[in-house]
Amino acid sequence: MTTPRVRVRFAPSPTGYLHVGGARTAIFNWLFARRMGGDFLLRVEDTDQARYDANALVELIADLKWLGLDWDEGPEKGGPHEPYFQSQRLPLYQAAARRMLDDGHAYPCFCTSERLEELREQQKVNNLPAGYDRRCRNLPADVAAQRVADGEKHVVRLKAPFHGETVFTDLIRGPISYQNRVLDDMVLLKGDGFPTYHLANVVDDHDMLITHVLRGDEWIPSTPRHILIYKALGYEPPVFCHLPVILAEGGGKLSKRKGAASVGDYRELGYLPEAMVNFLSLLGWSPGEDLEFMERDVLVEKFTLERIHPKSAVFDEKKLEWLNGQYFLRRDAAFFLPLVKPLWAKAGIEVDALPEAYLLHCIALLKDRSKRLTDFTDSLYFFRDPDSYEEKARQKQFGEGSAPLLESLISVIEGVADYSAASIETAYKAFAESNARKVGELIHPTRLAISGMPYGPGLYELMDALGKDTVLRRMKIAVEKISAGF
RNA sequence: GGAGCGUUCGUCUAGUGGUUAGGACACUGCCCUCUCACGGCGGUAGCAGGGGUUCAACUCCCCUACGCUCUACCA
Repeated sequence: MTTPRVRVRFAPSPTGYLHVGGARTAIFNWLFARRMGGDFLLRVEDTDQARYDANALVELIADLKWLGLDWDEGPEKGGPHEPYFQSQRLPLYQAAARRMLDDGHAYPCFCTSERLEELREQQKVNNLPAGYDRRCRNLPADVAAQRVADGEKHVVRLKAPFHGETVFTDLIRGPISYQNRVLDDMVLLKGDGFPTYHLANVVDDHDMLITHVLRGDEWIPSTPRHILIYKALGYEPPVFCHLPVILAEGGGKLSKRKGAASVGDYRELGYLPEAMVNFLSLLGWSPGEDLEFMERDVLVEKFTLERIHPKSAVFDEKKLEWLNGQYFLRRDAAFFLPLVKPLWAKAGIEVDALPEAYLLHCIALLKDRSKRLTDFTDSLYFFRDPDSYEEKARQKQFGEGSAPLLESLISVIEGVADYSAASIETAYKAFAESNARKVGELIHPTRLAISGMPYGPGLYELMDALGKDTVLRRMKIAVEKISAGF
């Protein structure tokens, strides 16, 4: 017997944005498929008519693409198991339900949602285990058949066994067993003819030859029910691997209210997709060596399901930020140009009117000291004169005697013949020496005058980048403002 | 209420009977330095608790506590 080709899927329900937990599930599936040389499929589980949101799918696909997760089969791509939208596969589920009905593994249930709700309430009040009481399971077959034939609205339920236990092996948790008596008769086909998640999932995973199911661990309690469906249909279940959840700082779910929760949120905060993938991979998985910065290809090479561990993890944005910064250090300016241009444009800079070489130069000076793309918009002094000076620095640098000092420095700069970072440095050092001052005493006021900020790129490089005219103009403006008391 | 899953520094993790319990982020001291960042060298800080098993438990078993999830004609 040969081992079948690995096939995994990410099967989101398009009911909202792609949150980081879902993204991590997608990443692990993708990583595993790529590592094993298998297939990664995208399947849309749109069986909930009430919660369907057409826009969610568009964004979901955009987010997956942004993360760099490509699928081998699925929406936009097609494949041998089309369609990849569950809403377009209804006949398949209905046929499966039909078969289970015919084989005596399922039965029609005519109980109304009102009755079920009441039942649940009763069970809750009396502290009884929840679950369907199986009233319709006892209906004589001919009676039930007649009611169905008469067109009475009904659902189809699975006949779960009363005794024994259902066991499955989770790849990262080992064997997990459930007493069958706690498994009630779940709904397979809803009143509107649509399948429930459980039925659709089993039918599709089987039809699409899925070998490994990697999904969130909230599905663990549903897994024995799925096993029951596999059995009823005579199918071989895939390998199950339940992924731990991702929590917010301080515990609890990640939410917009706590800052950010979706992939889109983090994109807007200025994180790179590669940093996001790297970071999320490290939540619940590690390569087993002291290695954290891993480019996509390294991740693929190192990834194994066996090294996923079951503990839920807290999303530490500080660490994401650090990792993002590591990518900033390693990418060149050209990489950032298309990413940063729109941000500068949004901040009101006419980027298209500026020479690309200048923009690249600015990026080169900034990227190593930035952690997020949004940091680039803190340094608009590259494009326009500062309209204010950072308050604390102003008090420190623009005090008594700073106006005359700046005026002297203006002369120094004017006297620099071959204007460049090196020649400015030489001139500044010479001035400092002949005036018995430390260069730092020159540098800090100059920096504040030309950038408005107390920190930034090396001063000489900054002066060089801005150009002599701009530097002199800004120095003069500073002198005026200091003299005028701001 | 029931069922299931989980528990190593604040956080992410390494660790599979014998380790000074290792790394990273964060915090912090020093160095580098024109600032900021980067980088280098240090520091603080952890096996949830209790029973076993064993010559020996972070590692194996049981119990408790705590956290999370499910308990829908939602996924």
